[in-house]
Amino acid sequence: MPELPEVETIKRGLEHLIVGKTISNAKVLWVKTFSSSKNTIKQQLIGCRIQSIERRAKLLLVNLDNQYTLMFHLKLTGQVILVLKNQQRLGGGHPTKSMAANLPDKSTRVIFNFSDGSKLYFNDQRKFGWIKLVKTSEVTNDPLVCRLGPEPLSKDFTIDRLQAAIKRHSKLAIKGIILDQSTLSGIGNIYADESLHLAKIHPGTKGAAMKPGQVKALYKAIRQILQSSIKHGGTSITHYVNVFGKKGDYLERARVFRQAGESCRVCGGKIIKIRVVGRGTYICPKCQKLSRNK
DNA sequence: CACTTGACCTGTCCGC
DNA sequence: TGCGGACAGGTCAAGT
Repeated sequence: MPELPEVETIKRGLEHLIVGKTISNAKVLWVKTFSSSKNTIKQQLIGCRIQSIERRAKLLLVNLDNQYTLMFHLKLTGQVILVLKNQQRLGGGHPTKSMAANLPDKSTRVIFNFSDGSKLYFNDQRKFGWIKLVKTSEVTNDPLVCRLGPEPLSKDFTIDRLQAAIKRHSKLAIKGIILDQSTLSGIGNIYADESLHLAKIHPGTKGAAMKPGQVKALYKAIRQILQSSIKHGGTSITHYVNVFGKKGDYLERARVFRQAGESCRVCGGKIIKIRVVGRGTYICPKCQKLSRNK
């Protein structure tokens, strides 16, 4: 499930690989994934050059030279994979089977062709992801983008902001607060659990029970975890791959996520899976004790 | 009005 | 082996 670090990794990969390329065709294999009409695609997409790539929260923004932007949301299982013309040798290393050989496959939803013969595949097993073509100037007015809170790694995300959100949602479990994209943008289930473990906070702690020291610890933990994951190229759980189709390796060093039954690296206690705000949640019960009192 | 549930989907895993 | 059901989780819409 791509969250901020995964989308950031994809963005960095695409940036130096497809900027400058010209889109020569786009094939939509599943209409709901990219519902722009054939006419719109023909008029606003084909023949355009890719000018720059950005990321906002979990959104990937591909800016074209005609004042339009392709917005991608990968949701749970979306993948963006580039196959160069001489695909087998891409990256100069060993070909991996996800790299080229079998694309398109049954989860390919959209194919973008470039004039140099390379192709960008949007694969999405569960069809929750989507692509939209919008005017670049309208991106910030997009209903989803409008609601997004600050980027957690930017200066706009401060302890005070986090504290204010916690106060505003005092009855909600802290995990629910940090998953709320209007509080801070880009955190999903994995990094919520990872951050809370690093900060030694039980995910079910109500906002009202959060002590100032915990808020600070959580703030620092979120930033540290995200930075570390970006450094390692994101997490790989079944679906996430970078633009080469290669998996990230963050999960190999996940602290708690999907580690039920394993030992906590901090205290040696046994990691368990629980349910918080309706989501599967991993904690070390010894490190992350639930405090109900203020 | 705050909170919960359902919808969107497909693949995987578990129990019978 | 096969089948039904639960589960996975980002976001929005609908319901309580």
